[in-house]
Amino acid sequence: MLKKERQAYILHQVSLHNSVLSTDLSNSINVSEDTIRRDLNELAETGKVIKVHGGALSKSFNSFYLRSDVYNVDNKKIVAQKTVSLIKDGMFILTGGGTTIIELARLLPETLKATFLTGSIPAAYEYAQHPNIEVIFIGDKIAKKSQIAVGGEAISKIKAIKADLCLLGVNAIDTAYGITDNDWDVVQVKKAMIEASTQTALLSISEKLNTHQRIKICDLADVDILITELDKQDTILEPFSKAGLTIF
Amino acid sequence: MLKKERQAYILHQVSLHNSVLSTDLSNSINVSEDTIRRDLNELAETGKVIKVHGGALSKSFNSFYLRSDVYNVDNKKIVAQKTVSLIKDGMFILTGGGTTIIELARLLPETLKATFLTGSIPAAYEYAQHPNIEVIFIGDKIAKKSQIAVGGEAISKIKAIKADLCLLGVNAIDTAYGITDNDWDVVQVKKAMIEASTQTALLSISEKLNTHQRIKICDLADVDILITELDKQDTILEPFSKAGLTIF
DNA sequence: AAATATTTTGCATTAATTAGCAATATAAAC
DNA sequence: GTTTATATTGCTAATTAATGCAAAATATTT
Repeated sequence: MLKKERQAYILHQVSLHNSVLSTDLSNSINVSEDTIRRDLNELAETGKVIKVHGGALSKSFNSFYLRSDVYNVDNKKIVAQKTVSLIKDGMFILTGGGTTIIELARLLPETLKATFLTGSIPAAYEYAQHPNIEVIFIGDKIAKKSQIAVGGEAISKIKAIKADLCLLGVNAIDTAYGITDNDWDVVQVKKAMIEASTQTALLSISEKLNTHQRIKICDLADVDILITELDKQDTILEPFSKAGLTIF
Repeated sequence: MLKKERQAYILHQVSLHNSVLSTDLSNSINVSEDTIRRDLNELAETGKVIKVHGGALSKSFNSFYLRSDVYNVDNKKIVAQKTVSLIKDGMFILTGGGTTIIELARLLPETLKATFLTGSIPAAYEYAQHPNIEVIFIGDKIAKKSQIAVGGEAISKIKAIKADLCLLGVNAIDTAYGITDNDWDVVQVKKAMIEASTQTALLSISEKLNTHQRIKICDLADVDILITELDKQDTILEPFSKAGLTIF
């Protein structure tokens, strides 16, 4: 096998699998690892692959490795924009925290007159920027990680509310596992919020679909609406639709 | 799995869920926690995530507030710095909002272990940045102007507290008029805070001395400590000292 | 203050890289 | 078609990187 052939093969493998191991290549084309390494170095020098310890990575790998501040902002903005249409004047809306909710808060129209109830510091801050929105903060001990109020006080306060709509950014949602999260205190609060609202809408970028975490918030049946950046018809959403969720 | 791939995966997870636990990552990709920790450290070094005990947080999540231009910051910082010395480990401290309080929050030592109770969104946010400080948010309707919770709920919550120290940024203080402010709702909250604390310290840049506004919070006799950027001996402070205030 | 959990540190093990050298193959020159 | 120069490949040994383990030190929780 000629050197060029070999390198072409390597390149092909890289683009196919996004990453290759020197040992694997060495085995599959019966040349020493040294040779592979030399090839990979050459390909790296001419910018065709990214050489790493043990093998190489596809160049396109880089684009998702080096990434800007808020992950997937664009998709989150789409989700937020869709959500805006659910909100009507005069509504009482319970919301969580999370980056998608923050995006939503920023997208709310100036003219909207509604009451937002939240235990999230960043969310409350954003809501408070709007001239016609009334903000009620549900206080208690602040959980550092998530910057939201957690604890019995917050929960009993939430239970005393009857909101028209609950908006929650989800961490993980799955048809089998339901809606899950990874912080016990936060889960308690989210549970209470869902119960305290006549309707609950989940805001989630599609990547979080079909993933799960350790602590369960509720079943899919306990919520009403799922908002993702995907088209309503997307096949990924089918199982959720079948589970009874209204898709936006 | 190559090291970079793994780190990319970690980054992905962090972005997706805002936080990750070392144990979870270790399980899901079958490497030792040591390795995960080393990865997280590397990612933290290059500023991609924030490393915390037990895992890591998304970098984007926390940065909502931009430091804007604050009037007379330097003097406010002096006031804040003086105030820090009043705060001891284990204290329960009720605080208001205001730019001086924010400066104080930023100057608090990392090692301080205390509980801060506040109804101010920006103050709560700052307190929450400190690893050893417990933050209790006193929730209610958020007053837009001042970003603090006001209303009956907040006040009755405050009344249920007995704090060691109340820290208030003052708007106007005068030997004749006492302590005054210009927002009725905020005044109610401040009143309640003073009553709920065994000691009250006022934080004020000297410009605000000998000025008054329309709504009275309390008399000088009802508070204990006055902290300004001036020297303790300054003649401007004499009347306040005579009125029974301890000067810092 | 005791009990747990997490992090740090130093060390051992394995895998991967480098560098120099010899063997072989390829290309160019005669 | 030889011969000479150049490139390529594989091998060895020395070096460096990555990972896991265990004990000690810190944090965190109860």
